[in-house]
Amino acid sequence: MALEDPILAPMAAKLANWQPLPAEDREALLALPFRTISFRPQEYIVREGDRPQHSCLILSGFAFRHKTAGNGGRQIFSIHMAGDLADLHNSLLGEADHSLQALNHVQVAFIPVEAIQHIAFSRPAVGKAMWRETLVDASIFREWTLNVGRRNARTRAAHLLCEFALRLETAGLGERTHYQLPMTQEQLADALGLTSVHINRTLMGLAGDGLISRAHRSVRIEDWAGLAEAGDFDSAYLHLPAKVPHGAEAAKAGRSSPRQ
Amino acid sequence: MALEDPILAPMAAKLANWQPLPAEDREALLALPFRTISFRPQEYIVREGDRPQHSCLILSGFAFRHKTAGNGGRQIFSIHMAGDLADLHNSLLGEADHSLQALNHVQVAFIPVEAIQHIAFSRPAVGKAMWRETLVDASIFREWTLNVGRRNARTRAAHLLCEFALRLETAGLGERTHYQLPMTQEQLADALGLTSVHINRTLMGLAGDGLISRAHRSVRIEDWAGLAEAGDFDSAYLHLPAKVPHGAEAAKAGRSSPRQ
DNA sequence: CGACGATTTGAAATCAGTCAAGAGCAGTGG
DNA sequence: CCACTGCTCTTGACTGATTTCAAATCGTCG
Repeated sequence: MALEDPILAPMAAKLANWQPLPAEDREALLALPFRTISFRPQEYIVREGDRPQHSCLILSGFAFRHKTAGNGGRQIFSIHMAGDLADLHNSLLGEADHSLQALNHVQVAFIPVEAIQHIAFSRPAVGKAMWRETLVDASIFREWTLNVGRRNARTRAAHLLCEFALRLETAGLGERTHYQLPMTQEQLADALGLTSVHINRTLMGLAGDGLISRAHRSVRIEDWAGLAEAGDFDSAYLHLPAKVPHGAEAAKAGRSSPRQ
Repeated sequence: MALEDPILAPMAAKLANWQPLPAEDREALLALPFRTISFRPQEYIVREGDRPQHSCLILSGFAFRHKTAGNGGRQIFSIHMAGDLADLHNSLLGEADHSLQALNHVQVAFIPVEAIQHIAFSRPAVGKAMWRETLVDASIFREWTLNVGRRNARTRAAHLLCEFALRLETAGLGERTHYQLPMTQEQLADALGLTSVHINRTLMGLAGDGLISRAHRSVRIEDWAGLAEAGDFDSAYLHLPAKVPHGAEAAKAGRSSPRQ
């Protein structure tokens, strides 16, 4: 439908992070066919097992990917925001191996997979950018695995807060030091492999130490360097384009052994 | 160097799993330039922070990806075997965000990244296959996150044993029921977010229950269905092409709460 | 104002970690 | 062929971070 609509602009902007896009390619991206759909909080956008025919671009709001284990435990893999192609993984693989769910009120542009594949292989810059988008997602998955597998509750929580801050800032959706975190503590727990009870105590600990302050769902980072240090946060894994200075470049050393 | 060498054949075979490859494309793949290098056990193939100019294809032996947290804890993200393009993620992103290390004696073919990128965008079938290879890697990362975040020690260990069995079998490198697991228990621990002491007890538990038997580093799966059930294992995330029947398709239900 | 979901708090239970020592095994060199 | 060396694997006892269970408080929305 929409041909020269700027609706897809956030996607073009994000993709240009990964790979410079010639004006023509950008035009072509903006001209991709799509259909806009709104989702209410907690609604499923894609369900594990689906065979999505469309890739979905978040236009506004937040969504998260997750999967449920046989024992009922849920693991959240990533949080997505405006400009993210949040389901290239599922749509390109054919069968969805995880679900995508709305966190709050979300607007999504559904783009046919064939259109995505066509533009990716007819315009190498676009293809590279999209491929990289999926690779950066994968890098974030790895970091989250490390987070959940080898860091204690406090470190995990601080790490997530830093990541979210930086990604929001990069996407131009907020400030690094002060933002709305649209997740319940239970969802936070599912992202960090903890229980909501423990997340609660952990957040209070971070606040008690003056690293953050909270009011309802808004977070203020009072001491970025301190929080990055507490969160063992080094933004390299986000592969951000510009040289934003951030993170606690902690010395890496030592043998294997977990959760400090 | 080698032009019509069949050395790259395992790569072509693996890629064909993800996307049918016309004969021409297969030829072109086999004709990619490469350099072969051997690594001894524990040697680093790529180090976090490197800027790899080559993508590496495992020709023989096993390698693993990992990253170290600030507290010294190491998390292993995946195990790779012959035919795997084990470092597309790092090489395509420019800067390595994790390391690739030899598990045992490993032979690797280094293929220049530009050659990879060129063939990927000049031959869409190859490009799709490679893209999918990276997407399946990502799917495995997600499953490991779930494993580490939401499953208990026994389930995690059983899950890993099932995955390895199935991947070996699919790659034509061994049998699902009986194989060499070339990892120390410490490495196993780092893959599962546990300590080597606990892995040891866990493996003995699985053996004690008759699900597996072990001798040195060889594993025999005595009861596939039982192990898959114990490991909450559903192979969907591997996106295997053929319909090999496997896994315990456990009912997914319930709310969030961890590690049964 | 009432109700429901989310957050907070407390106390008890447990899985997994820590520390430490011993046993097994493979390779080396005499 | 055997002692020596250095890992890796096992085992035991104890500790501790996180979970569980349960109840109270808070906040928001109709």
